[in-house]
Amino acid sequence: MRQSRTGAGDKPAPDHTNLPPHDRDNKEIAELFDEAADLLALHNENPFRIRAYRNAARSLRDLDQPLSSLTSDPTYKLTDIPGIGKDLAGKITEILSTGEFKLLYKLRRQIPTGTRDLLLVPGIGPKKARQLERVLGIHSLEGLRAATEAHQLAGVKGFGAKTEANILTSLTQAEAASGRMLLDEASDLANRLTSYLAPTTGNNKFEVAGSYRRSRETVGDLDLVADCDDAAALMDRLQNFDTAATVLGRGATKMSLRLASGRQVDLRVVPRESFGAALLYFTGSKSHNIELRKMAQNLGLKLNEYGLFEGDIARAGRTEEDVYRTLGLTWIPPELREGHGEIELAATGRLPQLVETQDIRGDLHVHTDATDGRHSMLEMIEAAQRHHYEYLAITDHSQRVTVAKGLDEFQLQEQWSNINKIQGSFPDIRILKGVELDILEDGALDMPKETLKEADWVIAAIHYGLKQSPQVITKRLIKAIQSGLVHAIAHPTGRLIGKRPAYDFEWTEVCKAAVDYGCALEINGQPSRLDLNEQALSRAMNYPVHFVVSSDAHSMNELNFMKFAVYQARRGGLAAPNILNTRDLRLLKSKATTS
DNA sequence: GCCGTTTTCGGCCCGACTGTTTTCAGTCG
Repeated sequence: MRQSRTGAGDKPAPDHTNLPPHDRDNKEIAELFDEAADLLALHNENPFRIRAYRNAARSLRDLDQPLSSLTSDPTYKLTDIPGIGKDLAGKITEILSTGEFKLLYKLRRQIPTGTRDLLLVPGIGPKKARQLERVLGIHSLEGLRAATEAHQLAGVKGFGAKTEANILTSLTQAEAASGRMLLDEASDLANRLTSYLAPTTGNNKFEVAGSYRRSRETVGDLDLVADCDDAAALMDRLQNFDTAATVLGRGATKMSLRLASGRQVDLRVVPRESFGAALLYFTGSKSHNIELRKMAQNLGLKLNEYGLFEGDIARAGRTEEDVYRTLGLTWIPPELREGHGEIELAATGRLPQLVETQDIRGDLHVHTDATDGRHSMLEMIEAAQRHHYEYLAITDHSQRVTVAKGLDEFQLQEQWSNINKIQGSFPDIRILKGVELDILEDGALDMPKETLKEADWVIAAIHYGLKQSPQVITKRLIKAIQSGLVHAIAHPTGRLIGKRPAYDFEWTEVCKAAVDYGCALEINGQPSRLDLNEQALSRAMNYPVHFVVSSDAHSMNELNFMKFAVYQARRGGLAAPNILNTRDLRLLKSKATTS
């Protein structure tokens, strides 16, 4: 279970927080719109009005520029944002200029604080939440648990014994799953499920769809799509994947399972001629699907998970390619299916040729047991060879990062001299003498310049002073870049997904400096980092800046994290030429190619 | 509340499954 939104139990929340004008960022305003949508739903409002607020919230989250900066431009119209009309534009202006949102405050006064939290429980929607609030006075998750355990729910109109039991299960099991999965966990689970089900799926088509297939940064649950002659047999087998799993639902073609870990798995079985349409549908995203369906409508067709239909006649459905082609589109890679303009690009043949994992020729950010890695340099090199890399940069931490046993200049030089000695034993892979160099709080480098000049590859990063102002961080990054000794900036925003927010800086200035000095920006494949994210990539792509994709491996197995960095690059629309380590070693350093 | 080559009204994506009810509303994806 996610944490209660109020975190205050039954205590009434203040009407509003008095933030000064302009202090609300896009995400906060989007959250206010989502809250308004939830409260309107609890009021049983017009569903299309509710949807308008949700669409607007999504649009605002997708914007890559702060609303406050857009509104300061007199030529900019808020109504140019998709899903924002005259009314919602007025509400955004109200929030930005006065810090208030009168409609929302009115709604908050009408519905007890905490009732909205009930919507977090699977199986409880706006109708049931309102019913519980009105009849039993429940307006918090704690209250819901107490009433459920006291069997007060069964008997309320619309609730029975089963619903009550299901709610109790949801409350308990959802608490076990702490939020969404990071990509490595999702990937492991997807692989285990795929091989476990293989004997039953056999030669039939089977795919893990959903946000996992779109390589989102985090995955909520796994959506499986199968074409199978014997759906019941497949469901039986899935049910036995985890003996402690709970079946949340099972019909003729659809089954939902909650594993003991709290993770949910949904299976959908469709006829072979529908597999492509079903895969498309269950891959999403929701907004991508909605756009496709509207497109189908405009062509006098209907798109659902069984196919693309003209009346009762199926025009496509066996493969995704068929469906897209019949709609007049080229096939769109799942990573781009977010409703961010990819359909228009596909319609006009302008989709980027996305980078592939096999384009990557080397890893430029790995650690060894000399600092905080788990395996020796030799083991890491041998593992990199199994990835058929042409080059590998050993980039252990510099001294400032004491928790990771960072190396001083003498230790680093000793490591490099070792590399010189062993290079002869590895004729197929070039070992680059590298370092992950700390950028100190004042922008100075954590290693003498003379030492750095001997390095083949320097990747610099901020590890301390993450809470400095954007202006100070900007200066630090630019100072490091202008040293001319840094080849790339590692995990450029410092975020840890779900744990630590990104620090902000002046993108324009940093990107310009990066271009001028031939310094690349890293896309880090650690599942908790995936830094840069989609918005950051979209910003950086406005400049002819180069990127590197890295695993930041701290063990042999983590070299596999490279694929997550590639997926992230794909989500940002990057092609191989945007990425330095798709190149031959001689062309690696962007300094050499841009100057 | 948004939107428009069907443009200022009348649409708005579509279907499976559950539980409670007695033919379907609510929820979910």
